[in-house]
Amino acid sequence: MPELPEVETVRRVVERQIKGASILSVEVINNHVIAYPDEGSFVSSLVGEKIDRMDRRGKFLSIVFDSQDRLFIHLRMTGCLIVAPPEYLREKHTHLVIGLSNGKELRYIDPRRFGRFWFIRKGEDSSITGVDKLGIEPFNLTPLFLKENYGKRNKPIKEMLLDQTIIAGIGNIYSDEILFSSCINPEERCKDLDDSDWIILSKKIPETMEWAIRENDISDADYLNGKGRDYRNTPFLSVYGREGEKCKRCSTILKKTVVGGRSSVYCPLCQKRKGK
DNA sequence: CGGCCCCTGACG
DNA sequence: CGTCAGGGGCCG
Repeated sequence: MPELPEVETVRRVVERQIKGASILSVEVINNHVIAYPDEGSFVSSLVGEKIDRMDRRGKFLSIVFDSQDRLFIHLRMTGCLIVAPPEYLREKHTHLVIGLSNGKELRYIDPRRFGRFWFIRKGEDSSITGVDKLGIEPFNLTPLFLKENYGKRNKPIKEMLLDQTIIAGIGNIYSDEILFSSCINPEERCKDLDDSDWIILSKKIPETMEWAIRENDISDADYLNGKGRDYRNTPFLSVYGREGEKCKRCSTILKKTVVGGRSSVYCPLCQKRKGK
């Protein structure tokens, strides 16, 4: 499901509804989603914890407790977190329900069950989650950083933008959107990009992320009504999911291709290939 | 590195 | 029925 802007939206919506509450109960409906530690320790560790705040790092979320213990969450493709009153209909694929002292429940819903939870004690090594391997956040980028980290690679720029160890948080949707607004072909090899490309990418990557976060802004009620899913901003996208439609800049028909195993939509005129 | 895996659901 | 889906990990 979600890339950085959606994960950030979840963080904002959920944080303001759970902040300051304590965990009264943890109901594990499907322990598949608990990556670490085992189910018993997971539940007993969480009960009694008081929530200080929620953080985001790349596409990871973490609930930070007063104790400085943390609950890391990765939603992967279809994971959803919602805050609901206990009487709110419990839908199919609800795997985890956390009862809070403010009378609400934090629920995890995930049809494909790819998402994972990790409970990490204060001071405990968090590397099991994968969060430590992440590159920098996609804000305040410099052209030099991009050139140094991508510039020598003989790989398509689209593929490199998805590498979470260099920049964290960009996924398949926003890599297409970033390349469209930068007028760069998704299959362009990094080594064929020049300084002007790195300059424009250093601007368009943060701009695209910030723009999408703003577009995703939603009230608690609307978020819950959409089951924590429907806010996602496909209506605002320029190219993703718009194969066969007209380019909004030049009206050329948008094309779809496969880059590094991922589908990619682009404008063949605005995003011409330069190198080969 | 490419290829396969994890899963369910939507769509052609 | 087959194919694809916004994620990432692991294997050889």
